[in-house]
Amino acid sequence: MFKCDGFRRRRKAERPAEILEAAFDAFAARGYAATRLEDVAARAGVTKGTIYLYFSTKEKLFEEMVRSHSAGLLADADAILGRIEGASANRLRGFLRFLYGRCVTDRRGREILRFMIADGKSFPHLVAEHYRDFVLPLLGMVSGLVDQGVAAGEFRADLPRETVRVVIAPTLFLSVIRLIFGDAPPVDEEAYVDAHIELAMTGLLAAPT
Amino acid sequence: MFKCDGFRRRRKAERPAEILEAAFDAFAARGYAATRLEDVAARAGVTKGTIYLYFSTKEKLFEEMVRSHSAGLLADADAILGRIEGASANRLRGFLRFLYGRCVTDRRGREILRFMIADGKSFPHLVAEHYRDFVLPLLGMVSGLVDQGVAAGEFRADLPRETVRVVIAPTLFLSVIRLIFGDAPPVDEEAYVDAHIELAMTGLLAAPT
DNA sequence: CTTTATTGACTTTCCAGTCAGTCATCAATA
DNA sequence: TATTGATGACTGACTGGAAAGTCAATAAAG
Repeated sequence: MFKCDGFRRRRKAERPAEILEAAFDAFAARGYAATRLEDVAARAGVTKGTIYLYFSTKEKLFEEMVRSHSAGLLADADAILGRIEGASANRLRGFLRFLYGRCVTDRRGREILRFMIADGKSFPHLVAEHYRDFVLPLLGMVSGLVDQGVAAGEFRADLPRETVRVVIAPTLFLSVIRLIFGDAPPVDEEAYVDAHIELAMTGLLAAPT
Repeated sequence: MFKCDGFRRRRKAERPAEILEAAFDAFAARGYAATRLEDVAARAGVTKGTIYLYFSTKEKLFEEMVRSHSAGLLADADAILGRIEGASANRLRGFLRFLYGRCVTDRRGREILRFMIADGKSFPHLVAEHYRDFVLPLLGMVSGLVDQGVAAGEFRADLPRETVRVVIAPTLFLSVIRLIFGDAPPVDEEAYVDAHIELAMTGLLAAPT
């Protein structure tokens, strides 16, 4: 009655994830339209037919791939946020560094952004999901931090609307730079991150009275 | 001996520009790989064969299109810069607003960015050109402004390296938002621009002594 | 022997690139 | 002014190859 794990049965359980991983690499390397399913298959160590056992079309494969790879980008952001101690300025600093590590430097986060920019028009539902599940929660977290700082009198009380987006914008800049120039971007990334945090803090902090 | 300008002769002179314009629209709408040359031809009001009278391959057409559309993005930036009067803070403000108008809000500038992100890997030479002819000069101009402000004692003297990139990063953010969400982005753009300039200035200005 | 995950040859569709032919224009001639 | 022939911009049917999607056959596990 109980099925023992044989080789093929085990593969069957692992195949979808293997294919999704291969699909990520392939689509990231050449873009949706230019990627052949045979490329994906070869990367996954199977043949094209196998892909169609698990995914009905190229489009569905792409959608599933984006979903599986964008899930978890913000997974433990809340936890991280809870773990950073101290004043609001310090917590915001820590969270920006988390963002750089998780969503900018990490290849996965960057390539998701490329998919949104390059192929979002063909997958509007994916864009809407990404906005709902990633962008909005992220904005919420940073807004919370900033509001907290304002309430504590630590940040300026007269911050203009949309300040939060301006604060995180430079993280996206670095993502884009890496997308365009690859892993040897014409930017000193460490200095850039420092400059960003420094400038954001100076702009946010209340003038000493 | 002298050839008079007939209808077809006049078209011949205008064809390349017409085709490049159609190519911009087509490639911007669907991306390089997914665009058919017949789409381009239809948009230009000709047939596919005509395109090959002026451009040898799809790749060459794409390259020429990007070149012709990125030229002029910074054309009169120097002039603008010279025309903005006043203190460094005011000049920088003005230049940032120029950037938003010319390179972010303007569809042409945005789509060039999309080409770089989506298809730059297939056209590395184009990326290098764009960096040399657009990014570097732009950085130079802003660096000049900031240095001037520092020299005048108007801006902080201890600005970290890479500050200039951080200062213009939010403009790129807005470009990307428009690329992903189209012409109805989930951002109050006016408020965003104001917040950007406000925050950048607060971060740059020397503390009143 | 049965079940089923996997294969790879096959079909179909699509598109970059070609080229022999068309037709508008012009210039020469009547 | 009308005719004719040369020029060359433009066309669209065609070719070859590539890639999405299918399915009967295979072979591994039980």
